[in-house]
Amino acid sequence: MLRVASWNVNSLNVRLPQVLEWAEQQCPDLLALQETKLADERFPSQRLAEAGWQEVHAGQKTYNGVAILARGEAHDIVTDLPGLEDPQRRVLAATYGDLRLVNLYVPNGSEVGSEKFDYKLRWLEALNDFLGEELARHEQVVVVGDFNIAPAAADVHDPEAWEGRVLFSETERAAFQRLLDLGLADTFRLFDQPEGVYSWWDYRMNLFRRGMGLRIDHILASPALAKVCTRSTVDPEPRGWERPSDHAPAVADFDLPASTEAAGGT
DNA sequence: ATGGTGGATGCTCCA
Repeated sequence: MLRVASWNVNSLNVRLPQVLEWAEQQCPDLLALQETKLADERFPSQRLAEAGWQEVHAGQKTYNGVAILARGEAHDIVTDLPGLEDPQRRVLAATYGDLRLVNLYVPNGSEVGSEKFDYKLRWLEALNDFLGEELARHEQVVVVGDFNIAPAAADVHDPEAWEGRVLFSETERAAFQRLLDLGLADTFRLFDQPEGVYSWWDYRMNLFRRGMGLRIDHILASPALAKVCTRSTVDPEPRGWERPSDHAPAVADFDLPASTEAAGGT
């Protein structure tokens, strides 16, 4: 079994103890992090190594930043979307054994119609092309991260209030659907799920306590992996911890052949 | 239309 997890930590500097605690509890084999908000040279490699983790990081001071923690070595690392000039560190793809992992921090988009929204759409276009190439090259592809898109009404606590707004606009949902059209499956929706499962709750107005969130963090899988996915959930627990990230981790399990497990699985 | 909160930075931006 191989467990893949994804967590927007909103500053790894602040959240490192929580990351170590949660990883010890849940034992992911691959843990993708977003919004590390750290330059590469400030990445806490030592403390992570003490806990048995190797990392790759596409770091940036103050904003963005994506990392992957693993037990084994990363190969063929990519940190940019081909064809998109972008200083923002939002992409990190790496290969572990036979498994290609793509870690994303999709732009938030600010407001529908804004300049940042246009950037989000252009970014998603470039992502679509990139993932098409990745899927052509690799059989086992997992695409994880903070997509900043709630795919469907079931992923939004109040879909009527959110309709047309950033994170849940028609345009963004269509862009998300185009990713699925490449052949990727939203692993969460491969299973019966309870209602009201979300991965992000605004810090303001006690929205977590009131159960008012959105499911915008996803684990997508190529056909070969979707076939062997045995579980996909969001763990809301760390969102209730003291001084939490505004996101909860998404987790998926895959029944994989031994060749991949040799690369760091359990 | 604004505010509510949190993180990093430094008298503000981003989410």
